[in-house]
Amino acid sequence: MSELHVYNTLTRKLEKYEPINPKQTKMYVCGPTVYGDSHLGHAKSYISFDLVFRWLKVAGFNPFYVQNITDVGHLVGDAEEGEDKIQKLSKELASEPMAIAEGFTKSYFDDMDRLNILRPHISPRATGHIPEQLEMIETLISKGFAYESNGSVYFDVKKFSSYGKLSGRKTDELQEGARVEIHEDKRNPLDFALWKKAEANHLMRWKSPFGVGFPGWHIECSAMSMKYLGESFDIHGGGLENQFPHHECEIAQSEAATGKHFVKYWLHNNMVTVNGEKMGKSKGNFVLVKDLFKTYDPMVIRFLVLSSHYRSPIDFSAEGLMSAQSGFERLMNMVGPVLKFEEGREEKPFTQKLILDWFEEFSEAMNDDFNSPRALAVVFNAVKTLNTNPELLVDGGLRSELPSFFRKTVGEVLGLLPENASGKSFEKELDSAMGLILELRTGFRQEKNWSKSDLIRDRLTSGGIVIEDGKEGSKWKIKGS
RNA sequence: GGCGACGUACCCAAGUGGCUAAGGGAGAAGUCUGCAAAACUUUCAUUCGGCGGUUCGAAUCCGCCCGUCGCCUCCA
Repeated sequence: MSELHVYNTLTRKLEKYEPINPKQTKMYVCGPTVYGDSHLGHAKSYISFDLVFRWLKVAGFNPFYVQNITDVGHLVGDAEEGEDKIQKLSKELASEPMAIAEGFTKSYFDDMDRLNILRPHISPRATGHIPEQLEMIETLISKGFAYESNGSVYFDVKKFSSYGKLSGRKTDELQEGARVEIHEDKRNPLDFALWKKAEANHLMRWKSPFGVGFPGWHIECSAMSMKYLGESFDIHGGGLENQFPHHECEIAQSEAATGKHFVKYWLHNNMVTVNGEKMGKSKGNFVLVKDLFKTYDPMVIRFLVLSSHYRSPIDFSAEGLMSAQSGFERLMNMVGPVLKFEEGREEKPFTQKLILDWFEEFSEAMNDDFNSPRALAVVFNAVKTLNTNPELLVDGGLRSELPSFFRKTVGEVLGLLPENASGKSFEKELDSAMGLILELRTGFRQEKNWSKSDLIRDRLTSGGIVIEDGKEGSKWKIKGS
Protein backbone atom coordinates (compact mmCIF):
# COMPACT_ATOMS: atom_id res chain seq x y z
CA MET A 1 0.00 0.00 0.00
CA SER A 2 1.11 3.56 -0.68
CA GLU A 3 2.27 5.81 2.10
CA LEU A 4 0.43 8.76 3.55
CA HIS A 5 1.51 12.19 2.36
CA VAL A 6 0.12 15.42 3.74
CA TYR A 7 0.42 19.02 2.65
CA ASN A 8 2.22 20.94 5.36
CA THR A 9 1.47 24.66 5.39
CA LEU A 10 4.67 25.24 7.33
CA THR A 11 6.86 24.00 4.47
CA ARG A 12 4.33 24.53 1.67
CA LYS A 13 5.07 21.05 0.48
CA LEU A 14 3.49 17.66 0.27
CA GLU A 15 5.43 15.62 2.82
CA LYS A 16 5.55 12.00 3.77
CA TYR A 17 3.70 11.61 7.03
CA GLU A 18 5.97 10.40 9.81
CA PRO A 19 4.58 10.89 13.30
CA ILE A 20 6.92 11.74 16.15
CA ASN A 21 5.83 8.54 17.86
CA PRO A 22 5.03 5.82 15.33
CA LYS A 23 2.61 4.24 17.78
CA GLN A 24 0.39 7.26 18.22
CA THR A 25 -0.45 10.42 16.31
CA LYS A 26 -1.32 13.46 18.36
CA MET A 27 -3.56 15.96 16.66
CA TYR A 28 -5.14 19.22 17.65
CA VAL A 29 -7.74 21.19 15.74
CA CYS A 30 -8.92 24.69 16.53
CA GLY A 31 -12.48 24.35 17.71
CA PRO A 32 -15.32 26.82 17.54
CA THR A 33 -15.85 29.98 19.50
CA VAL A 34 -19.25 29.22 20.92
CA TYR A 35 -21.14 32.43 20.46
CA GLY A 36 -23.52 31.29 17.74
CA ASP A 37 -24.90 28.30 15.86
CA SER A 38 -22.64 26.42 13.50
CA HIS A 39 -22.58 27.49 9.88
CA LEU A 40 -21.31 25.87 6.70
CA GLY A 41 -17.77 26.99 7.40
CA HIS A 42 -17.75 24.97 10.58
CA ALA A 43 -19.22 22.03 8.71
CA LYS A 44 -16.50 22.10 6.08
CA SER A 45 -13.71 22.51 8.55
CA TYR A 46 -14.77 19.82 10.98
CA ILE A 47 -15.83 17.37 8.30
CA SER A 48 -12.39 17.83 6.76
CA PHE A 49 -10.56 17.08 9.98
CA ASP A 50 -12.97 14.29 10.79
CA LEU A 51 -11.87 12.76 7.50
CA VAL A 52 -8.24 13.18 8.54
CA PHE A 53 -8.98 11.60 11.92
CA ARG A 54 -10.88 8.71 10.37
CA TRP A 55 -8.21 7.97 7.80
CA LEU A 56 -5.41 8.14 10.36
CA LYS A 57 -7.34 5.54 12.33
CA VAL A 58 -7.92 3.21 9.43
CA ALA A 59 -4.35 3.65 8.22
CA GLY A 60 -3.11 2.53 11.63
CA PHE A 61 -1.69 5.76 13.06
CA ASN A 62 -3.80 5.53 16.20
CA PRO A 63 -4.70 9.21 16.41
CA PHE A 64 -5.37 10.97 19.69
CA TYR A 65 -7.54 13.96 18.90
CA VAL A 66 -8.04 17.13 20.92
CA GLN A 67 -10.29 19.97 19.83
CA ASN A 68 -10.91 22.97 22.03
CA ILE A 69 -14.08 24.87 22.78
CA THR A 70 -13.38 28.56 23.07
CA ASP A 71 -15.93 29.83 25.52
CA VAL A 72 -14.00 32.83 26.79
CA GLY A 73 -15.16 34.78 23.78
CA HIS A 74 -12.91 36.83 21.64
CA LEU A 75 -13.22 40.54 21.48
CA VAL A 76 -15.76 41.90 19.10
CA GLY A 77 -14.35 43.98 16.32
CA ASP A 78 -15.74 47.24 15.14
CA ALA A 79 -18.40 49.04 17.12
CA GLU A 80 -18.40 47.31 20.47
CA GLU A 81 -14.73 47.75 21.19
CA GLY A 82 -13.61 45.79 24.18
CA GLU A 83 -16.79 43.88 24.63
CA ASP A 84 -16.75 40.15 24.68
CA LYS A 85 -18.92 38.36 22.12
CA ILE A 86 -20.44 36.08 24.67
CA GLN A 87 -20.88 38.94 27.05
CA LYS A 88 -22.70 40.87 24.38
CA LEU A 89 -25.10 38.02 23.81
CA SER A 90 -25.63 37.47 27.48
CA LYS A 91 -26.65 41.09 27.89
CA GLU A 92 -29.09 40.76 25.06
CA LEU A 93 -30.56 37.63 26.52
CA ALA A 94 -30.27 38.75 30.13
CA SER A 95 -28.50 35.56 31.04
CA GLU A 96 -25.39 34.21 32.66
CA PRO A 97 -22.55 34.25 30.10
CA MET A 98 -21.55 30.69 30.87
CA ALA A 99 -25.10 29.59 30.11
CA ILE A 100 -24.89 31.14 26.66
CA ALA A 101 -21.60 29.41 25.99
CA GLU A 102 -23.01 26.15 27.28
CA GLY A 103 -26.06 26.43 25.05
CA PHE A 104 -24.03 27.03 21.92
CA THR A 105 -21.59 24.29 22.88
CA LYS A 106 -24.47 21.83 22.99
CA SER A 107 -25.77 23.17 19.72
CA TYR A 108 -22.34 22.72 18.17
CA PHE A 109 -22.04 19.11 19.29
CA ASP A 110 -25.56 18.37 18.17
CA ASP A 111 -24.87 19.70 14.66
CA MET A 112 -21.55 17.91 14.40
CA ASP A 113 -23.10 14.65 15.59
CA ARG A 114 -25.71 14.88 12.90
CA LEU A 115 -22.99 15.38 10.31
CA ASN A 116 -21.53 12.13 11.65
CA ILE A 117 -18.38 13.87 12.82
CA LEU A 118 -16.67 11.74 15.43
CA ARG A 119 -16.16 13.35 18.81
CA PRO A 120 -12.58 14.23 19.65
CA HIS A 121 -11.09 12.37 22.60
CA ILE A 122 -11.02 15.59 24.59
CA SER A 123 -12.94 18.84 24.03
CA PRO A 124 -11.26 21.11 26.56
CA ARG A 125 -12.92 24.42 27.42
CA ALA A 126 -10.82 27.56 27.53
CA THR A 127 -12.52 28.71 30.73
CA GLY A 128 -11.56 25.43 32.37
CA HIS A 129 -7.87 26.06 31.71
CA ILE A 130 -7.23 29.52 33.07
CA PRO A 131 -4.48 28.31 35.46
CA GLU A 132 -2.63 26.59 32.60
CA GLN A 133 -2.83 29.75 30.52
CA LEU A 134 -1.60 31.92 33.39
CA GLU A 135 1.24 29.52 34.02
CA MET A 136 2.34 29.82 30.43
CA ILE A 137 2.10 33.59 30.51
CA GLU A 138 4.32 33.71 33.57
CA THR A 139 6.85 31.47 31.88
CA LEU A 140 6.90 33.80 28.91
CA ILE A 141 7.41 36.83 31.14
CA SER A 142 10.21 35.15 33.05
CA LYS A 143 11.94 34.19 29.82
CA GLY A 144 11.67 37.76 28.58
CA PHE A 145 9.27 37.10 25.71
CA ALA A 146 6.37 38.94 27.27
CA TYR A 147 5.85 42.10 29.27
CA GLU A 148 3.22 43.47 31.58
CA SER A 149 1.71 46.78 30.75
CA ASN A 150 -1.10 48.51 32.57
CA GLY A 151 -2.75 45.31 33.81
CA SER A 152 -2.40 43.49 30.51
CA VAL A 153 0.35 41.21 29.23
CA TYR A 154 1.66 41.28 25.68
CA PHE A 155 3.89 39.00 23.69
CA ASP A 156 6.96 40.84 22.43
CA VAL A 157 7.04 39.82 18.79
CA LYS A 158 10.49 41.34 18.25
CA LYS A 159 11.97 38.82 20.67
CA PHE A 160 10.81 35.90 18.58
CA SER A 161 12.83 36.03 15.40
CA SER A 162 10.99 33.41 13.40
CA TYR A 163 7.60 35.13 13.78
CA GLY A 164 5.97 34.88 10.37
CA LYS A 165 7.37 31.49 9.38
CA LEU A 166 3.98 29.86 9.01
CA SER A 167 2.16 32.58 7.12
CA GLY A 168 5.14 33.79 5.13
CA ARG A 169 4.85 37.29 6.45
CA LYS A 170 7.63 39.66 7.28
CA THR A 171 7.17 41.72 10.39
CA ASP A 172 8.41 44.92 8.76
CA GLU A 173 5.91 44.57 5.93
CA LEU A 174 3.10 44.00 8.35
CA GLN A 175 3.75 47.28 10.04
CA GLU A 176 3.25 49.14 6.80
CA GLY A 177 -0.12 47.48 6.36
CA ALA A 178 -1.66 50.25 8.40
CA ARG A 179 -4.43 47.94 9.52
CA VAL A 180 -2.58 46.82 12.59
CA GLU A 181 -4.09 48.77 15.41
CA ILE A 182 -1.82 50.97 17.43
CA HIS A 183 -2.33 50.41 21.10
CA GLU A 184 -0.65 52.62 23.61
CA ASP A 185 0.05 49.76 26.02
CA LYS A 186 2.00 47.88 23.37
CA ARG A 187 5.66 48.35 22.67
CA ASN A 188 5.14 47.35 19.11
CA PRO A 189 1.87 47.35 17.13
CA LEU A 190 2.40 43.68 16.23
CA ASP A 191 2.57 42.56 19.83
CA PHE A 192 -0.44 40.50 20.77
CA ALA A 193 -2.28 40.13 24.06
CA LEU A 194 -1.69 37.15 26.32
CA TRP A 195 -3.79 38.60 29.09
CA LYS A 196 -6.20 41.50 28.97
CA LYS A 197 -7.20 43.72 31.81
CA ALA A 198 -10.95 43.52 32.38
CA GLU A 199 -12.85 46.75 32.28
CA ALA A 200 -15.50 47.24 34.93
CA ASN A 201 -18.33 46.05 32.69
CA HIS A 202 -16.58 42.88 31.59
CA LEU A 203 -18.50 39.89 32.92
CA MET A 204 -16.11 37.04 32.24
CA ARG A 205 -13.13 37.77 34.47
CA TRP A 206 -10.52 35.97 36.50
CA LYS A 207 -7.99 36.93 39.11
CA SER A 208 -4.39 36.87 38.02
CA PRO A 209 -1.00 38.11 39.18
CA PHE A 210 -1.54 41.03 36.83
CA GLY A 211 -4.93 41.94 38.19
CA VAL A 212 -8.45 40.97 37.19
CA GLY A 213 -8.75 40.13 33.53
CA PHE A 214 -9.24 37.49 30.91
CA PRO A 215 -6.94 35.52 28.59
CA GLY A 216 -5.83 36.73 25.18
CA TRP A 217 -7.05 35.42 21.88
CA HIS A 218 -4.41 32.81 21.13
CA ILE A 219 -3.10 31.53 24.40
CA GLU A 220 -5.84 28.99 25.08
CA CYS A 221 -4.90 26.83 22.10
CA SER A 222 -1.24 26.73 23.11
CA ALA A 223 -1.98 25.97 26.74
CA MET A 224 -4.55 23.27 26.07
CA SER A 225 -2.83 21.55 23.17
CA MET A 226 0.43 21.27 25.08
CA LYS A 227 -1.31 20.15 28.24
CA TYR A 228 -2.90 17.16 26.52
CA LEU A 229 -0.53 16.44 23.64
CA GLY A 230 2.86 17.50 24.91
CA GLU A 231 5.22 20.30 23.98
CA SER A 232 5.72 18.91 20.48
CA PHE A 233 3.02 17.10 18.59
CA ASP A 234 2.19 15.90 15.11
CA ILE A 235 -0.78 17.65 13.56
CA HIS A 236 -2.39 21.00 14.14
CA GLY A 237 -5.38 21.79 11.99
CA GLY A 238 -7.67 24.70 11.44
CA GLY A 239 -9.27 27.00 8.92
CA LEU A 240 -7.05 28.89 6.53
CA GLU A 241 -8.13 32.20 7.96
CA ASN A 242 -6.56 31.21 11.25
CA GLN A 243 -3.15 30.81 9.72
CA PHE A 244 -2.50 34.44 10.49
CA PRO A 245 -2.50 35.73 13.07
CA HIS A 246 -3.86 32.95 15.27
CA HIS A 247 -1.56 30.06 14.40
CA GLU A 248 1.43 32.29 13.95
CA CYS A 249 0.92 33.56 17.48
CA GLU A 250 0.44 30.05 18.79
CA ILE A 251 3.79 29.03 17.38
CA ALA A 252 5.49 32.09 18.81
CA GLN A 253 4.07 31.61 22.31
CA SER A 254 4.58 27.90 22.45
CA GLU A 255 8.08 27.76 21.05
CA ALA A 256 9.16 30.75 23.11
CA ALA A 257 7.84 29.08 26.25
CA THR A 258 9.31 25.62 25.68
CA GLY A 259 12.23 26.22 23.36
CA LYS A 260 11.01 23.25 21.38
CA HIS A 261 9.52 22.81 17.95
CA PHE A 262 5.77 23.08 18.49
CA VAL A 263 3.98 21.26 15.66
CA LYS A 264 5.32 19.05 12.90
CA TYR A 265 2.47 19.28 10.36
CA TRP A 266 0.17 22.26 9.97
CA LEU A 267 -3.00 21.47 8.01
CA HIS A 268 -5.37 24.17 6.84
CA ASN A 269 -8.71 23.74 5.18
CA ASN A 270 -9.99 26.25 2.66
CA MET A 271 -13.06 28.42 3.03
CA VAL A 272 -16.70 28.40 2.04
CA THR A 273 -18.20 31.07 -0.16
CA VAL A 274 -21.90 31.51 -0.79
CA ASN A 275 -22.84 32.25 -4.37
CA GLY A 276 -19.31 33.39 -4.99
CA GLU A 277 -19.09 35.67 -1.97
CA LYS A 278 -17.32 35.26 1.32
CA MET A 279 -19.67 34.14 4.01
CA GLY A 280 -19.51 36.78 6.68
CA LYS A 281 -21.35 38.68 9.30
CA SER A 282 -21.22 41.93 7.39
CA LYS A 283 -22.71 40.31 4.32
CA GLY A 284 -25.44 38.66 6.35
CA ASN A 285 -25.11 35.48 4.29
CA PHE A 286 -24.30 32.94 6.98
CA VAL A 287 -25.79 29.58 6.15
CA LEU A 288 -26.52 27.71 9.37
CA VAL A 289 -26.37 23.95 9.22
CA LYS A 290 -29.50 23.69 11.34
CA ASP A 291 -31.38 25.48 8.58
CA LEU A 292 -29.99 23.15 5.93
CA PHE A 293 -31.00 20.13 7.98
CA LYS A 294 -34.62 21.21 7.59
CA THR A 295 -34.43 20.39 3.89
CA TYR A 296 -31.44 18.15 3.42
CA ASP A 297 -30.16 14.99 4.95
CA PRO A 298 -26.99 15.85 6.88
CA MET A 299 -25.22 13.19 4.84
CA VAL A 300 -25.94 15.21 1.71
CA ILE A 301 -24.08 18.15 3.26
CA ARG A 302 -21.26 15.82 4.17
CA PHE A 303 -21.20 14.39 0.65
CA LEU A 304 -21.06 17.91 -0.78
CA VAL A 305 -18.12 18.82 1.42
CA LEU A 306 -16.26 15.61 0.61
CA SER A 307 -16.75 16.04 -3.11
CA SER A 308 -14.10 18.73 -3.19
CA HIS A 309 -10.66 18.58 -1.65
CA TYR A 310 -10.28 20.09 1.83
CA ARG A 311 -7.68 22.58 0.59
CA SER A 312 -10.00 23.86 -2.14
CA PRO A 313 -12.67 26.41 -1.47
CA ILE A 314 -16.30 25.39 -1.84
CA ASP A 315 -18.81 27.73 -3.32
CA PHE A 316 -22.15 26.92 -1.82
CA SER A 317 -25.24 27.09 -4.02
CA ALA A 318 -28.62 25.46 -4.35
CA GLU A 319 -27.49 23.66 -7.52
CA GLY A 320 -24.49 22.24 -5.71
CA LEU A 321 -26.68 20.88 -2.95
CA MET A 322 -29.11 19.29 -5.37
CA SER A 323 -26.27 17.75 -7.30
CA ALA A 324 -24.90 16.32 -4.06
CA GLN A 325 -28.33 14.99 -3.16
CA SER A 326 -28.62 13.09 -6.45
CA GLY A 327 -25.08 11.79 -6.24
CA PHE A 328 -25.54 10.61 -2.69
CA GLU A 329 -28.75 8.82 -3.64
CA ARG A 330 -27.03 7.04 -6.49
CA LEU A 331 -24.36 5.86 -4.09
CA MET A 332 -26.85 4.71 -1.48
CA ASN A 333 -29.01 2.89 -4.03
CA MET A 334 -26.14 0.44 -4.23
CA VAL A 335 -24.68 0.60 -0.75
CA GLY A 336 -27.97 0.40 1.14
CA PRO A 337 -29.08 -2.97 -0.26
CA VAL A 338 -25.54 -4.38 -0.10
CA LEU A 339 -25.32 -3.70 3.61
CA LYS A 340 -28.40 -5.86 4.10
CA PHE A 341 -26.60 -8.88 2.68
CA GLU A 342 -25.42 -9.83 6.12
CA GLU A 343 -26.80 -9.62 9.59
CA GLY A 344 -23.58 -9.31 11.55
CA ARG A 345 -21.07 -6.56 11.52
CA GLU A 346 -17.91 -8.54 11.62
CA GLU A 347 -15.13 -7.22 9.46
CA LYS A 348 -14.03 -9.53 6.71
CA PRO A 349 -10.53 -9.31 5.30
CA PHE A 350 -10.54 -8.53 1.59
CA THR A 351 -9.38 -11.43 -0.53
CA GLN A 352 -11.11 -11.01 -3.86
CA LYS A 353 -9.12 -9.33 -6.58
CA LEU A 354 -11.66 -6.72 -7.57
CA ILE A 355 -12.25 -5.63 -4.00
CA LEU A 356 -8.54 -5.58 -3.22
CA ASP A 357 -7.96 -3.40 -6.28
CA TRP A 358 -10.74 -1.01 -5.32
CA PHE A 359 -9.47 -0.71 -1.79
CA GLU A 360 -5.93 -0.15 -3.01
CA GLU A 361 -7.08 2.69 -5.26
CA PHE A 362 -9.19 4.12 -2.49
CA SER A 363 -6.26 4.02 -0.08
CA GLU A 364 -4.01 5.66 -2.60
CA ALA A 365 -6.46 8.53 -2.94
CA MET A 366 -6.71 8.94 0.82
CA ASN A 367 -2.96 8.71 1.23
CA ASP A 368 -2.62 11.55 -1.24
CA ASP A 369 -3.36 14.29 1.27
CA PHE A 370 -6.83 12.95 2.05
CA ASN A 371 -8.11 13.29 -1.50
CA SER A 372 -11.77 12.56 -0.86
CA PRO A 373 -13.02 13.47 -4.37
CA ARG A 374 -10.73 10.83 -5.80
CA ALA A 375 -11.75 8.36 -3.12
CA LEU A 376 -15.39 8.98 -3.97
CA ALA A 377 -14.64 8.43 -7.65
CA VAL A 378 -13.18 5.02 -6.77
CA VAL A 379 -16.35 4.12 -4.90
CA PHE A 380 -18.52 5.31 -7.78
CA ASN A 381 -16.51 3.22 -10.18
CA ALA A 382 -17.19 0.23 -7.96
CA VAL A 383 -20.89 1.08 -7.94
CA LYS A 384 -20.88 1.30 -11.71
CA THR A 385 -19.15 -2.04 -12.06
CA LEU A 386 -21.65 -3.67 -9.71
CA ASN A 387 -24.65 -2.14 -11.44
CA THR A 388 -23.37 -3.28 -14.81
CA ASN A 389 -22.48 -6.78 -13.62
CA PRO A 390 -25.27 -7.91 -11.31
CA GLU A 391 -23.75 -11.41 -11.14
CA LEU A 392 -21.13 -9.90 -8.83
CA LEU A 393 -23.84 -9.31 -6.25
CA VAL A 394 -24.87 -12.91 -5.77
CA ASP A 395 -23.15 -15.81 -4.03
CA GLY A 396 -20.05 -16.76 -5.89
CA GLY A 397 -19.53 -13.13 -6.82
CA LEU A 398 -18.35 -10.47 -4.41
CA ARG A 399 -21.33 -10.84 -2.11
CA SER A 400 -19.48 -12.02 0.97
CA GLU A 401 -16.98 -9.17 1.06
CA LEU A 402 -18.97 -6.27 -0.38
CA PRO A 403 -20.69 -5.21 2.84
CA SER A 404 -17.31 -4.94 4.57
CA PHE A 405 -15.87 -3.03 1.66
CA PHE A 406 -18.57 -0.38 1.69
CA ARG A 407 -18.68 -0.22 5.45
CA LYS A 408 -14.97 0.46 5.52
CA THR A 409 -14.76 2.99 2.69
CA VAL A 410 -18.10 4.76 2.59
CA GLY A 411 -18.76 4.23 6.29
CA GLU A 412 -15.63 4.23 8.42
CA VAL A 413 -13.50 6.54 6.29
CA LEU A 414 -15.91 8.86 4.50
CA GLY A 415 -18.40 8.76 7.35
CA LEU A 416 -21.41 8.63 5.08
CA LEU A 417 -23.12 5.74 6.88
CA PRO A 418 -24.18 7.05 10.26
CA GLU A 419 -25.16 4.52 12.84
CA ASN A 420 -28.69 5.08 13.93
CA ALA A 421 -27.88 6.90 17.13
CA SER A 422 -31.42 7.13 18.36
CA GLY A 423 -31.14 3.66 19.83
CA LYS A 424 -34.43 1.90 19.34
CA SER A 425 -35.12 1.11 15.74
CA PHE A 426 -38.25 -0.46 14.35
CA GLU A 427 -36.64 -2.06 11.36
CA LYS A 428 -38.18 -5.47 11.86
CA GLU A 429 -41.65 -4.11 12.46
CA LEU A 430 -41.40 -1.78 9.46
CA ASP A 431 -40.19 -4.64 7.29
CA SER A 432 -43.17 -6.70 8.21
CA ALA A 433 -45.70 -3.92 7.64
CA MET A 434 -44.16 -2.98 4.29
CA GLY A 435 -44.17 -6.61 3.27
CA LEU A 436 -47.92 -6.72 3.79
CA ILE A 437 -48.52 -3.46 1.91
CA LEU A 438 -46.47 -4.58 -1.07
CA GLU A 439 -48.27 -7.91 -1.12
CA LEU A 440 -51.64 -6.15 -1.29
CA ARG A 441 -50.41 -3.76 -3.94
CA THR A 442 -49.04 -6.62 -6.04
CA GLY A 443 -52.52 -8.08 -5.95
CA PHE A 444 -53.98 -4.84 -7.33
CA ARG A 445 -51.34 -4.73 -10.02
CA GLN A 446 -52.13 -8.26 -11.09
CA GLU A 447 -55.76 -7.21 -11.38
CA LYS A 448 -54.51 -4.19 -13.36
CA ASN A 449 -56.15 -1.98 -10.80
CA TRP A 450 -53.72 0.83 -11.53
CA SER A 451 -55.58 3.53 -9.64
CA LYS A 452 -55.33 1.66 -6.35
CA SER A 453 -51.75 0.53 -6.88
CA ASP A 454 -50.70 4.07 -7.81
CA LEU A 455 -52.55 5.53 -4.86
CA ILE A 456 -50.56 3.30 -2.53
CA ARG A 457 -47.31 4.23 -4.21
CA ASP A 458 -48.06 7.96 -4.21
CA ARG A 459 -49.08 8.01 -0.57
CA LEU A 460 -45.97 6.12 0.45
CA THR A 461 -43.76 8.37 -1.68
CA SER A 462 -45.11 11.51 -0.10
CA GLY A 463 -44.47 9.89 3.26
CA GLY A 464 -40.84 9.28 2.37
CA ILE A 465 -40.97 5.67 1.24
CA VAL A 466 -40.05 4.97 -2.36
CA ILE A 467 -41.51 2.01 -4.25
CA GLU A 468 -39.70 0.54 -7.20
CA ASP A 469 -41.32 -2.07 -9.44
CA GLY A 470 -38.89 -4.41 -11.09
CA LYS A 471 -38.96 -7.71 -12.88
CA GLU A 472 -38.54 -9.69 -9.67
CA GLY A 473 -41.33 -7.84 -7.88
CA SER A 474 -41.54 -4.58 -5.98
CA LYS A 475 -38.97 -3.11 -3.61
CA TRP A 476 -39.18 -0.34 -1.10
CA LYS A 477 -36.67 1.96 0.57
CA ILE A 478 -36.61 5.02 2.74
CA LYS A 479 -36.00 8.04 0.58
CA GLY A 480 -32.39 9.18 0.60
CA SER A 481 -30.97 6.28 2.55
C1' G B 1 -0.02 48.26 -0.81
C1' G B 2 1.84 43.11 1.02
C1' C B 3 0.98 37.64 1.09
C1' G B 4 -1.44 33.40 -0.96
C1' A B 5 -4.81 30.23 -3.74
C1' C B 6 -7.18 29.29 -8.13
C1' G B 7 -8.99 29.46 -13.55
C1' U B 8 -10.30 21.79 -16.67
C1' A B 9 -17.40 20.39 -20.46
C1' C B 10 -23.84 23.49 -19.10
C1' C B 11 -22.67 23.02 -13.33
C1' C B 12 -19.43 20.63 -9.54
C1' A B 13 -14.67 18.28 -9.57
C1' A B 14 -9.95 14.82 -9.96
C1' G B 15 -5.65 14.74 -12.84
C1' U B 16 0.51 18.49 -12.17
C1' G B 17 5.54 15.83 -18.12
C1' G B 18 3.92 10.59 -22.04
C1' C B 19 -1.52 4.93 -22.73
C1' U B 20 -8.34 6.97 -25.27
C1' A B 21 -8.32 14.22 -19.85
C1' A B 22 -11.27 10.24 -13.59
C1' G B 23 -15.87 10.73 -11.08
C1' G B 24 -20.70 13.17 -9.81
C1' G B 25 -24.88 16.28 -11.34
C1' A B 26 -27.87 18.38 -15.26
C1' G B 27 -29.37 17.72 -20.52
C1' A B 28 -30.52 14.58 -25.06
C1' A B 29 -31.76 9.77 -27.35
C1' G B 30 -32.71 4.66 -26.35
C1' U B 31 -33.44 -0.28 -23.38
C1' C B 32 -36.59 -2.05 -19.47
C1' U B 33 -41.63 -0.83 -17.66
C1' G B 34 -49.06 -0.58 -17.24
C1' C B 35 -47.12 4.09 -15.76
C1' A B 36 -43.32 5.85 -12.55
C1' A B 37 -38.72 5.06 -10.18
C1' A B 38 -34.09 2.71 -10.22
C1' A B 39 -30.52 0.68 -13.36
C1' C B 40 -28.21 0.12 -18.04
C1' U B 41 -26.59 1.79 -23.21
C1' U B 42 -25.31 5.88 -26.31
C1' U B 43 -24.33 11.08 -26.36
C1' C B 44 -22.00 15.39 -23.68
C1' A B 45 -13.72 19.01 -23.44
C1' U B 46 -9.03 16.71 -30.33
C1' U B 47 -8.97 20.02 -25.35
C1' C B 48 -7.56 22.16 -20.11
C1' G B 49 -8.36 31.37 -19.09
C1' G B 50 -5.12 33.93 -23.23
C1' C B 51 -0.36 34.51 -25.67
C1' G B 52 4.61 33.10 -26.06
C1' G B 53 8.73 29.69 -24.52
C1' U B 54 11.35 24.92 -22.80
C1' U B 55 10.83 19.70 -24.52
C1' C B 56 10.80 14.22 -28.98
C1' G B 57 6.33 15.15 -26.01
C1' A B 58 2.67 19.95 -21.48
C1' A B 59 -3.67 20.80 -18.86
C1' U B 60 0.82 19.61 -16.17
C1' C B 61 7.45 23.17 -16.28
C1' C B 62 8.96 28.70 -17.32
C1' G B 63 7.56 33.92 -18.65
C1' C B 64 4.01 37.63 -19.57
C1' C B 65 -1.09 39.03 -19.72
C1' C B 66 -6.39 38.61 -18.37
C1' G B 67 -9.89 37.07 -14.70
C1' U B 68 -11.91 35.11 -9.92
C1' C B 69 -11.36 34.41 -4.77
C1' G B 70 -9.18 34.54 0.06
C1' C B 71 -5.91 36.48 3.98
C1' C B 72 -3.41 40.82 6.04
C1' U B 73 -9.02 42.84 11.60
C1' C B 74 -12.95 38.52 15.56
C1' C B 75 -13.96 34.54 12.13
C1' A B 76 -14.01 27.36 10.37
